[in-house]
Amino acid sequence: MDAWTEVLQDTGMDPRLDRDTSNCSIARTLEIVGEKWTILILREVWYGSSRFGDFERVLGCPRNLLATRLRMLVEEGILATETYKEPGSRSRPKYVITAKGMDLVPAVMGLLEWGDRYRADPEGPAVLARHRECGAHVDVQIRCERGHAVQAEEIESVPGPAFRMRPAG
Amino acid sequence: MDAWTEVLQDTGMDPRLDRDTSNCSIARTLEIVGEKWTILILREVWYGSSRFGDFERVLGCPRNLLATRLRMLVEEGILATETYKEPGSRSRPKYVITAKGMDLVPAVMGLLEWGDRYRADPEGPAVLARHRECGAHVDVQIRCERGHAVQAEEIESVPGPAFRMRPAG
DNA sequence: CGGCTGAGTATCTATAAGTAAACCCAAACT
DNA sequence: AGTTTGGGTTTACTTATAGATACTCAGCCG
Repeated sequence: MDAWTEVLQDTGMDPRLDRDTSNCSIARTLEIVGEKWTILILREVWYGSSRFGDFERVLGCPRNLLATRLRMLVEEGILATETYKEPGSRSRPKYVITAKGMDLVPAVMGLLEWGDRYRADPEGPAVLARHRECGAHVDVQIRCERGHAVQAEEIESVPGPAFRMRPAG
Repeated sequence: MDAWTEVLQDTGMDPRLDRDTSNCSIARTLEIVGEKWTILILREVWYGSSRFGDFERVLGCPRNLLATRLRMLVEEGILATETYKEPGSRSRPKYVITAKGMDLVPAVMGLLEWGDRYRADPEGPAVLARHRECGAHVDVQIRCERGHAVQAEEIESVPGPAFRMRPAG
């Protein structure tokens, strides 16, 4: 019997199917970054864009959606606004990434690597990620606390402290 | 001068803003897993669900969307269909994950960890991931080829073999 | 034969996104 | 004073996606 099944073996419910999924961290992250354009905006921030016009030009995304997404990312603390001033122009806002935004890098690198592996052009990827200090290629890996590299098949998901069942009915 | 800038220093174009983003691996991955419900379906497959009714019950997602998503995931080779047979019932299809699907685990674990850090309930996460063999907690890390752990700030993105500029106009 | 079940389809409505264009604002420049 | 510029907002219209509900279909069972 696995860790899910032993949670509720006496009720008629199935913890896999009747658990409450509303506090799932994957779903909650997707509520923020799961809308169209959001991750692509962050990609451009990582690649060096910071201004409204930069995003519009490189993404080709509608201005109203871009404004909505940028406002949301700032409200969520993933981006922050600063000002910049070109000589001869007034101060204007720009968008910079926060530590909270940088913490999304592993997730997005996971998407990047999957696309590199399964959907790249014949020549290879359009962009390569490397370690600035040593120039070596970087990738995402799953590791356990003891430092072992872990294959996805070796991962076991178990109920955590906030695990709960769906209200019956 | 960085690797982006030296790509096209003589033209009037800016490689950051005028590059062709249509072969971006992040965007291409999102074309497949970026629609609502897709990643949540995969989550349930990892947690042990395999049948149409399982997904519907635990996700509460509309049946027509579920059917569309499952068909697409099978077409893309992320899931595969097998059959199961309950005693006294006819054979019915079930959905199992492929190696290509397992390769999405690092990306989704990245989303999970971000949600655990920034959007979890006060008690903690609803689900914990651990190494089946040793029971230790697992997480995603970025590493370079030489085995160094790499912080997101230490990553440099440079043009790859399929880098190209947008057709002018 | 008629009802039950799991796995879908079909249809309709509601919401979100895409497209295009006009408009606003403040500072700097002419 | 009038124009230009970057960074938006607003409006109007079209299309795509999401959601809710009803219906179908194939086999098993009595």
